[in-house]
Amino acid sequence: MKEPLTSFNPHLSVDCVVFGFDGNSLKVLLVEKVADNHAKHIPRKHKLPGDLIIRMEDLYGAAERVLLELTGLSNIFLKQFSVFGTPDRISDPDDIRWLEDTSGVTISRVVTTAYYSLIKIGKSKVKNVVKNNASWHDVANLPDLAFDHEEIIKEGIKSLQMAIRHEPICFELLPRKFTLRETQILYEAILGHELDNRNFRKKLLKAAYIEPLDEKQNGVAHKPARFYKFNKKKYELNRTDILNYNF
Amino acid sequence: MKEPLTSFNPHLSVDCVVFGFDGNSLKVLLVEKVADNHAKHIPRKHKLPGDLIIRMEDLYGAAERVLLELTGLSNIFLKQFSVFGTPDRISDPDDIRWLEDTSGVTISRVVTTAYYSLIKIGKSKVKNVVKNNASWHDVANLPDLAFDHEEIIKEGIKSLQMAIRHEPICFELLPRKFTLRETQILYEAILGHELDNRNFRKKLLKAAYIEPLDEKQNGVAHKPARFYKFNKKKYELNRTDILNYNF
DNA sequence: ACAAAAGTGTTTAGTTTACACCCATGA
DNA sequence: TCATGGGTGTAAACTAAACACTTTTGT
Repeated sequence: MKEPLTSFNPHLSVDCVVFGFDGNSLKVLLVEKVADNHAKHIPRKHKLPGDLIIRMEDLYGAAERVLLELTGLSNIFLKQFSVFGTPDRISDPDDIRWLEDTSGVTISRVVTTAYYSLIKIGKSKVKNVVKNNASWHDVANLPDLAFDHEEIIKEGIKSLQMAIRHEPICFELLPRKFTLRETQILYEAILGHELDNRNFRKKLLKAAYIEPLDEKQNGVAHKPARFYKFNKKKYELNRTDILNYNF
Repeated sequence: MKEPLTSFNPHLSVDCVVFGFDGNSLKVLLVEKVADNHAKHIPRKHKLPGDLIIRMEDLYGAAERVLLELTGLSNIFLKQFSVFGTPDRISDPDDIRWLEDTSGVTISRVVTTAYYSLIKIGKSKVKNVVKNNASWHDVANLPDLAFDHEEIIKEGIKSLQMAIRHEPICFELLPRKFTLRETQILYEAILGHELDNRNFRKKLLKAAYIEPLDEKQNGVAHKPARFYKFNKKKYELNRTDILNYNF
């Protein structure tokens, strides 16, 4: 146990919907809720990475802590998108028992602040992820989830869909060098529908902050695609107030 | 005091940014934080309507309760837009003392879920509003505010600005019968900039759910404006997925 | 008759959509 | 030489922006 028991606030938690992109589909990072001591027969459910708040800890700071412990990464994209606080959101007795066992505090009612996080899937240090029983799951095919975490993920996806229409945040999910095709597949994965290839490229390339590199794929059995990078400074200098990526 | 003291959760609250429109500018409803017993010299600050959560109360329900007590209205538009939870957001000793006096619980740290609410200003029953020391304030000219309530209002306005670009929620702020000019002034008040009259009207009238009535203003010293109403059913039936009110 | 706000149309520029073929590479 | 995905342009439809005068009423 990382902290003295009394330091957790039993009413407040954060949960993180950690999105990743493997080149094909949108993924979310889930941890396995390991079976507790009381019963051997509890089905192993998955849950979002999250934790109760430490006394006097900032909410954003708590989300950063959860992600650092899980992935070994700091300075990653994190955005608060909702609060979930219906009194019965933690009602399954197994879930309550598990929470009380792992936190050491008595649980009456927990209001959780939900963040979504965008990470470059290649960067998450595998050893930490494995150590924490965490694994990537396709958002289109989620396992059985504890608490109200399925609802939280669904809301997180909606927020992300909204956000990528207005802000160039998709680059947080792509490698530093990416191809336009990868970007398109990412948009399609997030929005859940196909896009016209030519029109998509035209629209992206209008933005000066998406810069072509002199580098191409190699080793691919087709015409190699050019790499691009996102110039964040350029974006922030000339940002137009509201960006229109309504595909 | 409305409830036994022990029934409040000292860590959780809701605050409501109640927007109204008087035909000219966007207003927000504030209550006066009356001076407590301890000192006569505390400057009278304003605050948002809000309250600690009653044990096992739903967050949304708590916001509804606050608004019912304040305005006498139920079934009004309410939308969660953010959570404010930095540990030092309630740090002014006067604010802490006031909170402890009025709630009867010891305050260590309060995470508040913020809602914005849209109300037809004519409807709020004046007697309740007055009874609660509440009054409307122009958002462009806010008084000194307790806690982090100024920041909450600013964020609420940003959320509202976003929302009116995508959803026809401005009608929640207008009387049931409204003129197009009133709608335009409302958009201008929320967005903070002027709009082209002809283009605005054209865009609004493309929507079939904004229906002209056979009724006009009267008693005005100029050409009387036609009234319109918002047909919510029609909107919900044919809603296009994402509406584009980017003025 | 005047003041005050309502209401109206057109032109131009820009954006979105739909659509099909050639190119570069590895096997 | 074939399979694979990368990369390109244009025309038509639509949307946005800019802009000024006439109408209706009360005083």
